[in-house]
Amino acid sequence: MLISEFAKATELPVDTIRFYISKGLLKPQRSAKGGSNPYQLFSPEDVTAARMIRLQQTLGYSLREIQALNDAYRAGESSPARTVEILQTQIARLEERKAALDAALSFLRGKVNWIKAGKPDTAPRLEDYRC
Amino acid sequence: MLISEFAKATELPVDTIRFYISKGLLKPQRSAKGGSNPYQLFSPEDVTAARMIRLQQTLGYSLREIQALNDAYRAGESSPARTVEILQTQIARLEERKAALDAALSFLRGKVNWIKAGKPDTAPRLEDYRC
DNA sequence: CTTGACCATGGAGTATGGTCAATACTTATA
DNA sequence: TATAAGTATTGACCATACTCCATGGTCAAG
Repeated sequence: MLISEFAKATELPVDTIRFYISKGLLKPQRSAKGGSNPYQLFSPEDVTAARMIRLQQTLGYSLREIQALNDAYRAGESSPARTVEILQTQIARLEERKAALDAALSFLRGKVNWIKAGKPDTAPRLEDYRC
Repeated sequence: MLISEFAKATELPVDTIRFYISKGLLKPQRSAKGGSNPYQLFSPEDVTAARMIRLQQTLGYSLREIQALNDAYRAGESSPARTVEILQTQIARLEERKAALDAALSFLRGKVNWIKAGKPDTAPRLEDYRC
């Protein structure tokens, strides 16, 4: 399929697809057509690859990491043990972020309670926010 | 104090301080000294303001939001009820992020279990990662 | 009064993940 | 065959949060 059809299949903007190609995340074939600048031909596997990229993004990987991960995978540098290792590294990263988020949340909740209970008719001052 | 002392007091790089000033997040006074380009003079309140900014960043606010928040605060557009409202909005935002993080984490953990239990001697394929 | 340390400004560069626009070529349709 | 629609490439631009650099002015010590 051509890029516009691929865009519909993946629900990605054409510009984003071209951006991914420029970054080496997608590597469609080139058709014989198109003279100079031959057209890019996308396969169903490319659709799968694009969905994989979006999934990996939701899993917290950067495009750079996704490229490295998928290139290594395509090169056959992959095994169940290695995959588990990679996944657990990411689990640890996300848990760190979650802990930071939890700390922020408990701070914010503490402030809400402090304001509600403390001095309800005094505007809180900057100083009240100190850690 | 001058900017280098302020940098030590806040543990912020001088460049970052200048960046914050350029964005209107810090508004130090100008000394009479310095001819054209008078020197910037920082007060203890500026140190507090800088710490406040860093705290707000850890609470998930962008610099743009911090500026709006603090400008409104300085303008006296602040009340306990409004502050609670703002804090609760941020709590809701962070909870959304946390939910996304939790979804990613359970996906990753599920994959780890799937690989460990499933077909231990088969390299996982791209297709196995689909949602 | 010179030298070095410190200060200010403006603009460029970095990283991330796109988004848009200009130009030029090709293909399909009428 | 002319015209519209689709395609490729290049490079600019957006937002976020810095970081670095070149230039030039200023201040304090010797």
